Amino acid sequence: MTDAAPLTLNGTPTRVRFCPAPSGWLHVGSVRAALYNWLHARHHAGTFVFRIEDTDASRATEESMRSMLDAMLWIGLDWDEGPQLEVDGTIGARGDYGPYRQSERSELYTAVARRLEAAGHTYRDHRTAEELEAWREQQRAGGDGGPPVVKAANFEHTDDELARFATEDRPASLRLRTPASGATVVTDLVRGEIRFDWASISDPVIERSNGTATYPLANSIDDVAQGIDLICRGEDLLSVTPRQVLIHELLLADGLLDEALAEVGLPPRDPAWGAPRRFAHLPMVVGMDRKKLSKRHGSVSIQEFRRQGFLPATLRNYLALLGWAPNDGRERLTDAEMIESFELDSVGRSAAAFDVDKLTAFNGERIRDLDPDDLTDKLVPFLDGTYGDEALLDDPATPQQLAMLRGLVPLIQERMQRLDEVVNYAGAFLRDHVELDPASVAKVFTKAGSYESIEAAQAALAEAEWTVDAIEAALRALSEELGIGFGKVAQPIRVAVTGSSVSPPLFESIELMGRELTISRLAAAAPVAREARAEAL
RNA sequence: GCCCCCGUCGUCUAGCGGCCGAGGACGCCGCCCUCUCACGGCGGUAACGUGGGUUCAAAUCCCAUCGGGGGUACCA
Repeated sequence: MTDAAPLTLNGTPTRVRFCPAPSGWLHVGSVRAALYNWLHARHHAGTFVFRIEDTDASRATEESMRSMLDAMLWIGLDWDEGPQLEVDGTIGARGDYGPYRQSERSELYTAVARRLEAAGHTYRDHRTAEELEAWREQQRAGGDGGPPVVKAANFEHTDDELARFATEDRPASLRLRTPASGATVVTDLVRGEIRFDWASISDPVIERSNGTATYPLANSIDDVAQGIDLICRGEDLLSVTPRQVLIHELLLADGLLDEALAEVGLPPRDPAWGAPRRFAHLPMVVGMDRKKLSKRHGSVSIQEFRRQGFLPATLRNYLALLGWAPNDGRERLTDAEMIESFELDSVGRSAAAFDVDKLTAFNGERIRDLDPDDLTDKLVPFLDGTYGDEALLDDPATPQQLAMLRGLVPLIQERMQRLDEVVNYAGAFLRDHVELDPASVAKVFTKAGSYESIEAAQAALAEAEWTVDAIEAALRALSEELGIGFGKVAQPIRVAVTGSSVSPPLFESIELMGRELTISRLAAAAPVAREARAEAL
């Protein structure tokens, strides 16, 4: 820790949270927000809370919950409080201020809503969706030209209307009264002070007509109840901030939230906690076309990147750099280095484009840094059918297969950028037969000396000592013998043996494959080369 | 329409009044290495949106303008 203040102003360690809706997959933009929260918590020795915002219970299946947890575990952002995958496969929780799924806290939201209502901070809105839409249409187009701002002054029903709706048994949502005038200033760590005029902010619905809490209510309640002191989230939530700080204040006034907590039997707040006093709104993550990052741009969920063979450490490093840079300008950072130098107030303000090419380059570097045995282990799921469609390995892999893979890794490690590329190389080593790539055949076998090289190699390798050096010596001798450059003899042999004009280093590949396989492939390719050459003439 | 945010190479960024004839990284282009492809090494390409101020001095401060984005939901 450098100049990090380990404690917040009131003396308690910082508490931050990541609270996605459980759609099933994690968007890279969300992961970056999670990462920044995590880095902040770890840098300041605070607490990182993971909360699931499944207010809309219909979308929150057990399946999607599991997928979220799995993704968070994989990306490596460990949380101190939140849901937890138990050993028996069920979903439990850890932490003293749970539950950490909003679907399990609905009683609290109701208790708070009743208190806000009793205190006169709310009013009922009996309008139907159609009526609301019609009203907005009229406001937008309207002759009076006013913006569609919902305020108690122009929206609260008269007593007569209320009485009539009551007899009609018409459902109603609950709206929060926001100030009619004046302004509120939000202090944002990345943007500085931002001023909002209440006159242009609508009274939000905090409880739907079916009685469930909406995001502004549930999110605000949980942040205060769980002692979140810094709210770090996407810029898309910036405009919602004023009404949330208003709710925070209301919750703390007269112990309103504390009473509600006690009433429904949820854990009490730590008395030292206040309202979230700091905000950090992160710039959007966009595609290279500057539009909001979506499926049109390719992969957007962290799970997809996993299947494509990106390393979690690469994602953490790359995502950290999407909007932030350490003072010394380094880019390849370990977790410890990021935690050491990360500061939210040095996060940039403009939207960042997600550049897969750079991510891929970073990934290649990290793959090269891996211990070969470690890399071997990481490659297995890309070969046994776990991720890809075709399986080159049995599941589980045989010792012979693993030995072959282990031997292959040093040959391919420095030419991979993604783990899934292993399938491009491994086929020639793990399969009995190799398909000769037609393009390679057309390009290489048609050249002078191709079948001569292959046939000569067959003879030479039949007797060569089986070491890389001896194989190299035997093949280089062919070049002299045939009177052509070594490149001209190596390429046909490469195609014959690996099936492609692009492969790992030839001598090492041959050595790894073994004499039997090598000779049989040379034998099989020789007539193909003869034919290709004949046709070319 | 209204509210809010943003604006340095194609992209991520460094820069916080002179050290900037703007630095790094990815990409791209050359060259070297070389049995292919890579790795690696070396070199190059490329940016302060525009217009006004303030100042001896502006990428850095102010204003305007243009451009981009977010919000404007009984979604989160």
